[in-house]
Amino acid sequence: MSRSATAVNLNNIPVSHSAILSIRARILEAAAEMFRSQGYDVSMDAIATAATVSKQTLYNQFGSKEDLFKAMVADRAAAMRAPLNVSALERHPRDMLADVARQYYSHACTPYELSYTRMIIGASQQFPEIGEAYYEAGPKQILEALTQWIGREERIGRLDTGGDPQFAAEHFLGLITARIETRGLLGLDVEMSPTEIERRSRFCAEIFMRAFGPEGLPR
Amino acid sequence: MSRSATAVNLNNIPVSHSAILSIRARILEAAAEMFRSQGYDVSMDAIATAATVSKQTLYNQFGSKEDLFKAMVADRAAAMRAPLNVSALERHPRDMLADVARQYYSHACTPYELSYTRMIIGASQQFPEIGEAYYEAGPKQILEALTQWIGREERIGRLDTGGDPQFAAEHFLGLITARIETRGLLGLDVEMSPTEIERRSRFCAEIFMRAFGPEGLPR
DNA sequence: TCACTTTTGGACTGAGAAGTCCAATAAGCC
DNA sequence: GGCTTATTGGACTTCTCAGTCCAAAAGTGA
Repeated sequence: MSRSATAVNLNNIPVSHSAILSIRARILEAAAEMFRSQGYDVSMDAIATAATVSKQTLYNQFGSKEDLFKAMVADRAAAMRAPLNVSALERHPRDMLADVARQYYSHACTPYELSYTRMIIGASQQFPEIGEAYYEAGPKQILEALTQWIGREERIGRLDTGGDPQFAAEHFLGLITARIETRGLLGLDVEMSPTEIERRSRFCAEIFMRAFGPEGLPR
Repeated sequence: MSRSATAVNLNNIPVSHSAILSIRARILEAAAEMFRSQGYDVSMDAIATAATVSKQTLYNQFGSKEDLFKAMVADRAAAMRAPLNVSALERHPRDMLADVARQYYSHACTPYELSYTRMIIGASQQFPEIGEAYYEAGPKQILEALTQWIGREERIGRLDTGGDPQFAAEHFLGLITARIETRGLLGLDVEMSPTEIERRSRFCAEIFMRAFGPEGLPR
């Protein structure tokens, strides 16, 4: 909706934080930061100030606070892609899985990412469709990428999920989040040393192989 | 703080929903429901109405909205106990674990419980100590109860976590939540058929036994 | 019965915030 | 340059809501 012709941004020249961005982009960026750090309750004045833009421009471009919020979420959703390099078929499943875990621990599990998710969860009470949109753009993408990869490995005979690769993918993701997400969402510290990350990543991969390796569990 | 002498409630006679409860109890109950279903943004007027009490009484009893909210969380926290019957030592670990999973799926994973957690997560942005208090009273209790049980089983020789029962407990809990919590918190449907609950519970228990059974993984 | 405390309802204050209006200014385009 | 459209700032309206005030009514205890 309303992706107007204003958003040109022809300049792909590397540009220092918030310089010649189009007005819409600048607003969306500032809105993301303000909503993330202060929740849906930030005032439009605060967002306007953060975007170094007048309040009227906010309304010219997005119509209302709710619309701005949704546009911001949609914008960020478009930027999220499954950070899963599924092309590396030659790697052993165990290594691939450990890598997925490592990626989770060092990206999705970051205070910044967590505070964004926390904000979305809070807002999904008020705007249920936001929760759904976020799920589709984030967690679901990762789940599906992983599911596909597992499916492929199963066809090759290197994994055996009994024909339910998504079931396997869900449990692997559950295993790596292992309550860390819950704690992070509640604002508790979730820092992990590189050693700890390595230990957990390897462990999760090993567990998964035991459960879904070629001669895994009977199901 | 401020557990005043007003909260008597000598009547343990079974009483239909919201009858002769002490005023404080009635307010706390209504506040819990309103905060849960509408978030911290509910108006004090709405809470007063829901508690069939005048707004002034709210302020007489709790001083401010923030204090009422915190009192409500503390009240609910006191009511939460680890729903883990750890006394059943004679049962096989596999059965015990499956039962923990079943309990999770049929209690913690309920739309009602999830919406309360969702609200807490949202509020923890504004009041970080609330997130912590909730964690201590809820998830941490369960984690610790499970950790203790695992520790005991390890001493008996029926489990082997390599001396880190909490690590094992965390992963088991991660395994059973398996992304269901994430979806639920975002407001998506998480209904499961009894068959599905049974399948998942058994599966998680089996995985755990493979990982931490007497001749489990090398660590 | 009498004094004391609490509740009640309803009006009221003050602050903060969404959204609007408008005249002046700047930017983009032919 | 000149036309058009967008941005600016800042005042303004309207509304919601936390918290207060107060006089009347209801409990409560001895």
